[in-house]
Amino acid sequence: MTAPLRSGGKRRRPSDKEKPAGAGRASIVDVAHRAGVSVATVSRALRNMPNVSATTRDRVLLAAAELDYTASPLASGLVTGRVRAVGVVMPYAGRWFFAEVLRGIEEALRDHGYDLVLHVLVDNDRREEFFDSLPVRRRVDAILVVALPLLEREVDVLRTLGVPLACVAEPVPGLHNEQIDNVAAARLAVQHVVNLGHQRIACIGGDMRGPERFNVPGLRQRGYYQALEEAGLPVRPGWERDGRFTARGGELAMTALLSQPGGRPTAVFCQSDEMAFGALRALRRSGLRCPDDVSIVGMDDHELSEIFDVTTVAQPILAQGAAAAQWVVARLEEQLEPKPDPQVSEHPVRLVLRGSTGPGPSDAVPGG
Amino acid sequence: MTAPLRSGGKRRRPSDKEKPAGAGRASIVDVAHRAGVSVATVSRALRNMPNVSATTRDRVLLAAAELDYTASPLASGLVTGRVRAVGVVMPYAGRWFFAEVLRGIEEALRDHGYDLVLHVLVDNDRREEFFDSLPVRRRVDAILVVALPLLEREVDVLRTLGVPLACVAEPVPGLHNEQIDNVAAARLAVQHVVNLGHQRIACIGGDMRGPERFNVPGLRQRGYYQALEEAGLPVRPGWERDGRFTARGGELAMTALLSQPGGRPTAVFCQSDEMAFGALRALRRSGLRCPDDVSIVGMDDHELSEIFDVTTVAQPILAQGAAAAQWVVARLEEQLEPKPDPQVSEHPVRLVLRGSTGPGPSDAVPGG
DNA sequence: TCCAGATCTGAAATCGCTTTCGGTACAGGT
DNA sequence: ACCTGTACCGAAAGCGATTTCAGATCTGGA
Repeated sequence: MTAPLRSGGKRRRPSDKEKPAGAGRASIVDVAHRAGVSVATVSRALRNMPNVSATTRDRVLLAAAELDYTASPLASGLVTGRVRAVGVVMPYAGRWFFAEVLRGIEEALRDHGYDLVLHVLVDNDRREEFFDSLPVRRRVDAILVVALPLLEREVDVLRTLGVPLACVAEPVPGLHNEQIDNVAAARLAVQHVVNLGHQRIACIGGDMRGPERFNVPGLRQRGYYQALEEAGLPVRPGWERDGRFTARGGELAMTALLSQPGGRPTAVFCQSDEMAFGALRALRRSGLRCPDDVSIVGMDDHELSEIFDVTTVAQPILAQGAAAAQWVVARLEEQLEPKPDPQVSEHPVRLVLRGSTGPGPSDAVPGG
Repeated sequence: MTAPLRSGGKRRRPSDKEKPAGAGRASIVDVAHRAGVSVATVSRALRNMPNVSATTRDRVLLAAAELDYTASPLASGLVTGRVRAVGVVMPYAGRWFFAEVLRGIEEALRDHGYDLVLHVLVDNDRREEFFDSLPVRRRVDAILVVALPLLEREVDVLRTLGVPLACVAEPVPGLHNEQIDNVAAARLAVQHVVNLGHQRIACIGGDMRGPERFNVPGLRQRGYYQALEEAGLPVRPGWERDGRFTARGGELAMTALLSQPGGRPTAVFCQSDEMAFGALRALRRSGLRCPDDVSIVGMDDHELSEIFDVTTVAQPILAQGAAAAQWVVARLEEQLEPKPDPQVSEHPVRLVLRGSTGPGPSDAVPGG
């Protein structure tokens, strides 16, 4: 019956006073001892608090440096209630977009001395587990929700933590939000091909029925509708396909689009560049050429979009992540908790013209 | 003179005993109180330690559940010296490969209840800062170094932390290592085009002079040499290009290769699929076709390689990350510190045949 | 019946820090 | 000379857990 006690055995200092053996082992009393002051003074001096004379401060700083001392974040966190870490919650981690947001967040947090602890809610099990057991409890000072549309119930759970919350790239009602205007961005993309003279414009989007219920696909779809309407073009059933926001899905969707009975579109708006890559491939497989036969416009400006020459609408991904991080940090540094800030801040997008879009069929331009 | 004291004002419980106001606010004494036992017993019961009667344990569990209690990781970390978190250090975060490794690590850690705190050492400044101030000190129980060849000096610094260390995808002498046999993998890729009858085989690799001094490019280059040598083929100067492991770099390298004076290669080994994508594009721009005019073989099996139909050598990226995580967790759960384990564990690779490679020029096969 | 041993349990020490509160020491004003 | 501030510093009380050590209770054997 091996009892599951993971004692580990405490290892106390062998002698009474010792030099910083393992480096990082020195505690505040060691520093106090060496500087000949009390621990209270050390604490004050090291944090640049007032009521410490310059000479004392210097002595403390010196002693701390000699001992290679750093305050244990656990100990100080225990008393202050702050841990200098923020949690990041996202549904995927391997995908380009998420990795990019993560990078923006990490840099911003690091700049302010905060740690980033990552939580990936890959599937529904993990998601439930996360909100049930709340592993972030007491481990982070704030939470950033990336591209994850939370249920009201889940938001409530997070709220009980009493820490600043912000979200990125997927609006969560009630939370501070860094995002783009997805409707306008999509409209911009579609308007572009409209302006090129296209009239038969399809759309490859994403799934909106899954348990995650992402909002972005719906928003971009709305932008697509708006652009068509503005141009007086019909929305043809069968010209909207689910590409699941993956390259493979885009390929399948495009293939389906091409073998459509009522004739194929001359332009396709893909709600993400990855899907545009797939679409491109489907085109090539069918012996069609881009943009001569079919134009393709994507969204997001994927790192490979330049290489594959796809016209797209770029959004500042790093900046959104960084902005969200900065927002929560600001909330933390000051003590304003909810503060009726602009709850949602929108970042600019821009059309990036590349080779995957070209003029529409000339016969379709009546008033040439 | 607004003093910089960020007091924050301690908020003590208004009444003496109260219900769990903010959820997660309950402490161990609250639970002890409710269960009518001592805190020591609560601690033991909650951690499934022996010497707690079944009835007592149940009472404690019930009380804890009612109070929605979770032990503060800070407090327990303070006394046990463990924080149930591991640090991950990597040079990039946005790139596919790194994101993928990260995902593998995150899942494995989460399975064992460990947090993952991310450190991205984007540039040399950050890198120095990291090793100088060691922000991971006392904040993690172990460290995973991903694709970052550490200097001996840096390894020494990490060693002072006294925590398990492991690395992934870039060998660091002395550390436990999860990786592939890069030489063999590269050789496999090159052998493939050799077997197809190619004799003029170029290589697009990576920079080995930068401050990072990655080993992987050198290893893959060696595999390239070995395969050529085996086949009795010459290594032609000018047929090795630096593609910086980016698509754009691959494109430039390929362009340079094509405008080579001594005639162009009939096959190109790209040390990463991203570079292969770039090479593909350069080919298309030059009006050449793949694989009819030039075959391209990549490495890593990028998520988009299937879409772009590039033949490649796949490596299990998630598995490497997960294995490294599991290794340190095992080290943590037992109390074996250094343990002369197999210091380096190699993961299998496999050739993935796709459309970017085809038979070499028939006139080059003498003994048809 | 009494005592050794096994089983539970609780009081208290401890981890490393922050923060309150009170106590010097020295300045300047009367 | 005395009093009042101000500036600085230290002792000690937490923060919320773990762990030791000793005490209490419950067995069963002599």
